[in-house]
Amino acid sequence: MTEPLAPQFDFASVEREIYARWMNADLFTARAENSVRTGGAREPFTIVIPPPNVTAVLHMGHGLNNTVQDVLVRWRRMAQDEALWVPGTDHAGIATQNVVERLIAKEGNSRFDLGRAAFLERVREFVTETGGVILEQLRAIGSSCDWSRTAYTFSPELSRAVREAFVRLHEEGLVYRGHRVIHWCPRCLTSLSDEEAEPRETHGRLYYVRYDAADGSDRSITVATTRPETIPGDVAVAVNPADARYRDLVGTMVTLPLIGIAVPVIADDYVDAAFGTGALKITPGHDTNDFEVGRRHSLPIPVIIDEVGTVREVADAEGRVPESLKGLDRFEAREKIAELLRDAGALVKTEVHQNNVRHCYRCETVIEPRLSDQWFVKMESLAAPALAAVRDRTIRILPERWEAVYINWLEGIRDWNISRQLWWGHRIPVWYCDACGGDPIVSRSDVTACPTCHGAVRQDEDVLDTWFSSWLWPLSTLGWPDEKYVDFKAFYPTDMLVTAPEILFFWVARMIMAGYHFVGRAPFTTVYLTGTVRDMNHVKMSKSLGNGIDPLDVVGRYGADALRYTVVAGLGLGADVMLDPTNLDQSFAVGRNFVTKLWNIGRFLLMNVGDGAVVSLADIAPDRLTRADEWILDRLDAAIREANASLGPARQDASGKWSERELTQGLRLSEYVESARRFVWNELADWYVEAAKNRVSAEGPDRDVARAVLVHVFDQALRLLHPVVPFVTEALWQRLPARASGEYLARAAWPVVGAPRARASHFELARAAVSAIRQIRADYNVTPGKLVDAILIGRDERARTVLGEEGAVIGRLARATIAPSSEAPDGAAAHALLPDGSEVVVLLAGLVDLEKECTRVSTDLAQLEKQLGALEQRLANESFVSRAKPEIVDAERRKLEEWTIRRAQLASKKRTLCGA
RNA sequence: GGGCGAAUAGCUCAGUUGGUUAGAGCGCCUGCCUUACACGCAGGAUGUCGGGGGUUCGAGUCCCUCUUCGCCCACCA
Repeated sequence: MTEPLAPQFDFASVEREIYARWMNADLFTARAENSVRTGGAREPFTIVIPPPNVTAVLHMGHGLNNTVQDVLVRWRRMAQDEALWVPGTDHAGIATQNVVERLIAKEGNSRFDLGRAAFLERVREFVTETGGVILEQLRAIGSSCDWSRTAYTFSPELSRAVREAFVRLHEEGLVYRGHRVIHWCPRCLTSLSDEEAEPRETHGRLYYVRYDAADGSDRSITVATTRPETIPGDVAVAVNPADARYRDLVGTMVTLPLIGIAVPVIADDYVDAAFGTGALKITPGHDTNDFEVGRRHSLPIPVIIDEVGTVREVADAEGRVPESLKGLDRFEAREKIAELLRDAGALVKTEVHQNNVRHCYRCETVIEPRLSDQWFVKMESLAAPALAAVRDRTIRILPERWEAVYINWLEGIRDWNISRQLWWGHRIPVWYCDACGGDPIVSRSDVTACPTCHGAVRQDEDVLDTWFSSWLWPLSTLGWPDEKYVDFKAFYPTDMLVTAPEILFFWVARMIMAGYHFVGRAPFTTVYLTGTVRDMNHVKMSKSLGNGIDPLDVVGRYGADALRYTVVAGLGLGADVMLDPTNLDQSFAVGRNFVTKLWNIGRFLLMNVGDGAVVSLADIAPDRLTRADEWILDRLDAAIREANASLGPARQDASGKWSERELTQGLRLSEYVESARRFVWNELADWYVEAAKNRVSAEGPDRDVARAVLVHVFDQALRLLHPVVPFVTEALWQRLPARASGEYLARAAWPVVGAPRARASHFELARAAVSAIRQIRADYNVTPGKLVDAILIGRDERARTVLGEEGAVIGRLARATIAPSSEAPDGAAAHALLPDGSEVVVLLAGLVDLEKECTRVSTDLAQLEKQLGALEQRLANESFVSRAKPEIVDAERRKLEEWTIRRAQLASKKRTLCGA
């Protein structure tokens, strides 16, 4: 019946087969009707996946992030929650469009060559062909998503949610059209939000340029600028009103060098007198701040750089741009104008300058501030409940330190530019009637004719920021705007959101705002921000840097379980995971070794337990359990407790708030894994299995007890480990005796702590005795396999504990006998004290080095005396005894007693060994 | 410039409200292919807890300060 297992886990074939069996058994589909929120009996536990870009391929960051989510959702599924993990992808407007634009560029075309409709068709084709690969890859790492609920931000259902959100915000006056300077990418040809325009430290030059007075006098003012090419767009020079140097110039006119146009010198608080010369040129068309200054002073807004970054007279700029600059790229123009200024004697000096320049987050092109009409969302009122939710602990952010970052950002929030001049995305649901020129029509459904004049209408050309669909993800994937939809009722709000800190503002904060604004409730109760995967030099892994690791390569070499175990075990809360892309063997040895060890424990167990029926532990009379049995059952309970403490709690109590303590605890996946690892490896395999070997091989009633305990403990251990290593644990669990077909570990119950075991601590003494004998054997280089004679000296009952039922462990090392305390043997032996004060003496005829033993004892005694002295001093201290907690004082007293006895023993032994 | 965080073994990190002789994994050294596992077993070494000062009977833990790193935000052109 039980076929022998291979010495190593054959992950390559087994993982695939097991995933298929899980799918066939439909284990990952959540039932809305089971949720207590819809009258069912189970607590819902929901995670929505951070939707990867539809064209993405799996990288290590995904591997880490999705492993974490899978651990959590498998844990809650086993804990009998109605667990739902919603998978899906993001259409990723700008990213996907860029990819397809690069493709057609190879054919010599731009999107404008194809036209909007054909281009979109092309993108759709591309997405159909290549999209969703990443979801397949997620299965390879074991992700237990509910694939029946796979979502896509650009699907008809989710697009409906997008329109609803836009129209509703517009009705509420929170969406508006703004005419201002925004971040513009001259390569992508679209506006970007503040978050999408990422500051990068840049080395440039600061140009000092002299503007002469317009009245012909010899007065002048020198400005410092990093962008001299925008001088043709200058409309003023601004100084700080408190700046005495320039006070008499304010109100006068100066001439733009090379251009000859006179502009006023104005005073504005915005100017920092300490920077440069304290005089700032004002270019409202090409700088967001200058735009604000210009608005305050009602200045004109000439535009001298076009949408692709070429210098020319675009608007309100007639006669401003010198012929020699026209048609130049903005950076060429910078060089050119510097030359012209130098020739004209207007360039006072230049100096090296380091500053932050914004770049497009998708193509790294330097942002060009651009005056244009865009749609904005007013954020202030949306931010208020999102701030409150974190402050009042309705939502917790782990690790806690990100909470301050979140609050800081929300407090200074600015309006969100949501329109993009792209084609791939949700078209803005606004229509214009050119015939009657009435108000724009904002509509949930497509508009084909003007409601006023019945004339033709045209839809706004722009699409929405891709994050405008992402911020609705927890709502839209569960059926919103249909709040009566059963999934929405059963699973909203969701529970945990697991993502990278980089998108805290892009996505997480906005989802919280959307949740409160549209349905009045938080979208989730925990935000868990994972660390970053880095190489050994702490550099973030990325494909472009070539320091990446392909998770599927790792799966192919060592299996998904090894990958998962490695990243989770190496993951402190929110800490970065360091892996070496040049040495995969070493990087993933942790996981690979553990999986093999677990497999071999199972292999031993199945071989030795055999095919016969195994009695359930519940049917074993308690008095038949040995001390070793009680000990391992006790250790199991400890492991369960530790795992629960590390992972939990899964949700808030009835108050709907996290407690102060819960803000910093829980979700410590590496600690959970370490507890489980220590149990199966250091306790179950290293000690219990060794102690049980003789029992299971000898016939007799005790054999059944040992088998029952072994099977029970291993079953529970597999449950405990299943969330992190689902494949190998399922493979082993399926082979355990008496397993009914159709049962899956993936749905088995999470372990529960049992009753305390009174004699569990007895086995600790046996462990100490064995360790002592091993140490002596190692010290004296006793050949492995050679038995030595040992005497256990101490109170008989304790010594019997050691030698009693658990003697098998010692039996492999020594022939042990018991002697009463009075019968101390002479010095021709190696001694070791046990924690309870009894002693192990190993007789090593002709081997014992008296001098060595004397030194050892002397060192031990000196050490002990030193510590004992400190302890006595502490206990003699009035302040300590009266102020310290009673249990601490008690513990110290007990220790004093123990150590005093041990000192006497050591002293006597020293006399024997060292002579007088 | 504003805000936040970190510094503990060679590396990556635990160390919960101050209280046993500061721990784990990896790495390192020694010996073992002991019939589940050499992807293993047994044994071992390694810390002035970044420097200085303070509070306390007692400080890795609390306070101040210095040094060094890191992160987030920001309109010094």
